[in-house]
Amino acid sequence: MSKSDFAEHAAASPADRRSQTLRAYHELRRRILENEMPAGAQYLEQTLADELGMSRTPVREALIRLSDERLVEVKPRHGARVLPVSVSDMGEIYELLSTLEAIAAQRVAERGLNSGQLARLETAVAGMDQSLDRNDLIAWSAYDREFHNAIVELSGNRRLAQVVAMFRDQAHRARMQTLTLRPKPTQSNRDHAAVVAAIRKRDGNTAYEIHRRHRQEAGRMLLRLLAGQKPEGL
Amino acid sequence: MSKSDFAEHAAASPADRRSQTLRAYHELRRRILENEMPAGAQYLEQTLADELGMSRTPVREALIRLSDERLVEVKPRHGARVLPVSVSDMGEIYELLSTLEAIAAQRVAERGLNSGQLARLETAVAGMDQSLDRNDLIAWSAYDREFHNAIVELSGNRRLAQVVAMFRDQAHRARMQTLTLRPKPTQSNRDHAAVVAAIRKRDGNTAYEIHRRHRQEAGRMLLRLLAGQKPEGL
DNA sequence: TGCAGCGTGATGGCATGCAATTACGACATG
DNA sequence: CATGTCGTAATTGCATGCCATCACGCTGCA
Repeated sequence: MSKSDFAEHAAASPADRRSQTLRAYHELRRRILENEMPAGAQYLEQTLADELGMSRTPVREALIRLSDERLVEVKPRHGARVLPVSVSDMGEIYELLSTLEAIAAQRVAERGLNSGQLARLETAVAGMDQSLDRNDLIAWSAYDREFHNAIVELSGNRRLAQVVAMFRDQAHRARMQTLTLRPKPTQSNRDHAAVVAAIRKRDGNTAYEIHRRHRQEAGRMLLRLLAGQKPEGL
Repeated sequence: MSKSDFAEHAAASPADRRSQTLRAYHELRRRILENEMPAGAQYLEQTLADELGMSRTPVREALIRLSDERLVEVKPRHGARVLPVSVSDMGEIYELLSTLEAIAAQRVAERGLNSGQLARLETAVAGMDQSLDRNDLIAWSAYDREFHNAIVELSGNRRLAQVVAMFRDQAHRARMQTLTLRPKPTQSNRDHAAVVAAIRKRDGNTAYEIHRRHRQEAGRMLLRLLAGQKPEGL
């Protein structure tokens, strides 16, 4: 798994078939998540348009979506400002993620998975184990992301997958900042394996409980790290 | 409480100070929720712009937001189509609402409310009781809406309030369609009172459980009614 | 009658134009 | 030096213009 694939199918092939608005949206989102556009920074519409090689119109349309997703804030005469994620923001986000993903895990367990779907989860779990052995936290976090994403996608509730993805994006930058500060996520790996086991056994309640606790723990850890060290991006 | 106040502060005063984009957004949203623009109907950008007395640009910007909220779907050569809400959509939505609102109720109970905040909940509960005595289901549903809205707003988690509001809007039309078909919501009123009582006692778990069951029941009822009678908007 | 190919008009994506608003600095005054 | 006022330039909100694309109907042929 590559370092990050927010580009998704966003790569700008010579003649990109997609609309300019979508290119702007994906590219700006990628830059924000990868911290090429850091929290707090402000950009005028015209500047972004020039950089992306398009006019202001598609940039404006992309910014509307990004601000609905709370990644930027559009201040009329100051340009679009990349929103920082405060400690209290992370509290809100993890409170929601821990419940929403747990529901997803429960549903997945109750519905049952076919072998291909199970394999998807197990590939992610295996990837995390190997990455951890190699001490490659970047790779580990990519697999972690894939695991959590797979759970909500396999839940079959498209709205659930959508809102979880949105909150996960909002939390992404803070997660990356604390990646090297936290202790080795060995407990995480154990949790994931336990969730997969519960899914195999079609034990919805166990899947729910483990996943929920897992996310709550991760959230608490993150809040502690953030509170301890971060100058709280203005 | 008026029949419905999706207009919120949307009323078009002679010289509306807000941007055209916001006016378009609020007005279109209102028309969709109140079924002035029925599910399945399609509208060209230019038509909407003419009707709203503005150019296509702010209409387009409003449509982006409305489509992110799943109220419309923009099909390139066919205009913006008001999305119908299928039975399976309602299943997705209620699965999420029942969890998210229950979490909100739990948090509210755990944090505790001051007297003004409690009064807000009790006003809504009292309004529902009175509306039910008068057999005024429209008023009842407005108070119901206010009660549920108050719970999530008082939870203090702004993201939670935001996504719940979005899903509630998505479900709104189907709810209104079944309003007259369902049995008198006396159990609902009892549930609400019980949630408030749990909040008073700062009993988070009880608030969670009652609210969750309450929403699940409402969802099941709705799905039954919709499955039984609705020609499933195309 | 059914279907395929073609032409035309409608439509939306995007660029550009324009004017109102406002941030900001210069300057004056206490 | 602090504070207030004014003028100007930058920026945005929105309107408009333009062109490629596509839907749809018409015609012709099987």
